[in-house]
Amino acid sequence: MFALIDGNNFYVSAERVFSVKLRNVPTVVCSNNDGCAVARSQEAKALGVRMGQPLHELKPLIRDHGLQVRSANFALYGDISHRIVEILRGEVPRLEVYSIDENFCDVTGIRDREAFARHLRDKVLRWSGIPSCVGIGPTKTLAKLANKAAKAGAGVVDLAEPEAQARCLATFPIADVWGVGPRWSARLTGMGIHTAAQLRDAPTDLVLKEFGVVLTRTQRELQGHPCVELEEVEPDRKQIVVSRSFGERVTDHAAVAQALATFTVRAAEKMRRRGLVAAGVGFFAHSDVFRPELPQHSASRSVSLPTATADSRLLVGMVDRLMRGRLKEGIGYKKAGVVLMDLARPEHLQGDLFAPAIVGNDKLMSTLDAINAKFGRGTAGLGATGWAKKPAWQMRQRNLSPCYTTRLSDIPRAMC
DNA sequence: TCTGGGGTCCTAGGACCC
DNA sequence: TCTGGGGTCCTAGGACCC
Repeated sequence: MFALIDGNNFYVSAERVFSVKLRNVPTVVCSNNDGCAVARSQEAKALGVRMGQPLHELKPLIRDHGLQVRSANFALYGDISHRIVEILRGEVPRLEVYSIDENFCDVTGIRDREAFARHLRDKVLRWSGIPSCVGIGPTKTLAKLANKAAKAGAGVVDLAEPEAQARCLATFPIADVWGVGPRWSARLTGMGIHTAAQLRDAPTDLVLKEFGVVLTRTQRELQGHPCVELEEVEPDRKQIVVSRSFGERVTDHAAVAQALATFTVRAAEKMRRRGLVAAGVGFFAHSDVFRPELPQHSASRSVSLPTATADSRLLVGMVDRLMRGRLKEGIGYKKAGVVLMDLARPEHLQGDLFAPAIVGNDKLMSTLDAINAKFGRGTAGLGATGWAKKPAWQMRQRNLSPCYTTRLSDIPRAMC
């Protein structure tokens, strides 16, 4: 039996833990670069703010309804997320961290599931300040569905029993089922399947023929047959991408190169933290797709490396060679990124018959990582990333809150 | 003027092998 | 007129998730 506990409007709730003036006030948190709304408080939803709505469309609401806007502060959200995981680990024997705001828990054998779910919510709220909802079901898909239903107000919904499932699925919109996206939702609706119950009861051979094994699995899960296990250990990443939209359009190729070097260093740090090495690397850079009247260009290239590496210097050098000569004059680049591919654990690497495997200078890289962990990101690094105070490509974060829980200088002070 | 970032899996088709 | 059977690997595209 699965329970899914999910933070309500998570990013907004995380901002509200420390910023009292945001409570009970319509609030949104933006994507990077302050582009669009990615989290909305109940009050903001009531004002009609849509998921992903561009920020510039929200100006009237900011002016007339006091809509509050915050830039995404992932250091804060990630830290609060870890705290919630630790709280839950103290309560359940098995747990899967599914996303920054969702955790699946094994609640098999618990007699009063609803009371236990209420206990989890209360404890998470008291210890972390984040309100949440709990959905319970015999499969992950049903637990997700129960969680969605719980958001309607009850806070906890238990779909362990078939009668409860039947009642809930009968009116549950197909578009809200986990694993059904906009495309499939439109096709299913066209076939007369509008609710979760109708998908559950559709002929399996039809679902298999039209949508493949993925949706067929979802159908089985809706029928109460578990097809997706609890994943207690996160599988190793296969690739790591670091990409950003720039704060403004950039025509200077040296500036794009600096941005790519910065992203490469970030990606390599993430990779080393996971104990992985890359056997391939790629980059891309696009002009501003939202300005079709401007000249457009998109550059990208990737290569396999002769030997896998986790050394930032080698990777920065590779990216620099890849991009050289691939950008066009007179193009304003708006977004770029770096991809580390074919990731593996170094102990699993295939050896090279003619050259010893060189995964890079471990001591140098671990010293670099240790310095940056102790004194803050960017304390020590590579010259190729540039040391300009404020590069043109830097993303906009006009309403960034302090890193209350992860930076000593940002710790809130209590005034007596 | 202003529009995010980071992932995974499945499938079909082509190239190639014996 | 007849023209096999069985397999792997890679890639691109399409779908999904948060």
